[in-house]
Amino acid sequence: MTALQTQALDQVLRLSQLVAADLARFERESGLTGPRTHLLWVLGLTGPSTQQALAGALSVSPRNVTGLVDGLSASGHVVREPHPTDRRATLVSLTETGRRAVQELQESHEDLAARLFGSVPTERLTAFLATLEETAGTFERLMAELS
Amino acid sequence: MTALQTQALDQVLRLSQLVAADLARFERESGLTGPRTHLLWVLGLTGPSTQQALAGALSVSPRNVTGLVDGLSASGHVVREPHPTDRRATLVSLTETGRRAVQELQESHEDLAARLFGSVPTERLTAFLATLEETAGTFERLMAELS
DNA sequence: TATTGTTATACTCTATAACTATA
DNA sequence: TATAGTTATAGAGTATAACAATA
Repeated sequence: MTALQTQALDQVLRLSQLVAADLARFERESGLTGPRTHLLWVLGLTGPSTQQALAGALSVSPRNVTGLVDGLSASGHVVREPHPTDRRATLVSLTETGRRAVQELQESHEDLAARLFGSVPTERLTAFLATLEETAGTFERLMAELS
Repeated sequence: MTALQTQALDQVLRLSQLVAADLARFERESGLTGPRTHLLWVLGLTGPSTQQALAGALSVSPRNVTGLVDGLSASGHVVREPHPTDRRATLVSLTETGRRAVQELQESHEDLAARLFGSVPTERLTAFLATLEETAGTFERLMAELS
């Protein structure tokens, strides 16, 4: 007999697998890898960034970012540009191709959400969202504890 | 203005990050890697398996399983044994150490669920679960579509 | 002195293809 | 002939440490 709490978390994980599958489809179709897609996504959120900043945002070593940017640069998704004030640093920016990839991913994500929850009545969905938002405080505490 | 459906899916993803963080903590503390932990988990669910079966369950090449089992064997989490009827095959089983690792992971998962949803009233949680289970049909259809 | 990014080196995960032993 | 697992080879992601250029 599994506790209600565990059942709830398992259902949440089930949905996250769906998102992961959609992400895998995107990567397969675009020829991008997981880590490179992650970097593109972060770059879309933050705008042009130094490799140090990207290393921090991705929780990865600076050396690793060099490799990821090398690959994304070769595929035409990002460009390295000189930092305007610090000559040690480089700014990594999305190209038009990179921007399009991020936008496709965003649209695919929204499309998935619409199809998954589309048939759930608004009141039900609002209550669902409220329950999740109620856990926000606990969430923050647990995340800090796990770092 | 983001749609309610997208907000809901984003909240779900937020929780899955918590589970991922807990998994990362487990891996850090146990010295296991993600793919090796995944193999241990599957082995815990299915019992002793051939490497072919593991390759299928993990959606990974047979060659890859060879490497994962090599590592887990060296760390004492699994053992290779001769298959009782097919001399081409080997059966991979959990050792006592491996079993303990799987159990710790299971307990950590349940503990996380209890702490995350512990303060949510039962009626709220039941409604939450019902909403998620309502999407089961759509979930299956979408998963099939993405394969 | 400290920081940014790269070169050097090494390990894990991943794949395909060829090979061995067995079915 | 087909299947189970391994060896051979290759590429991506990851890390730490040493180094060059710049702050």
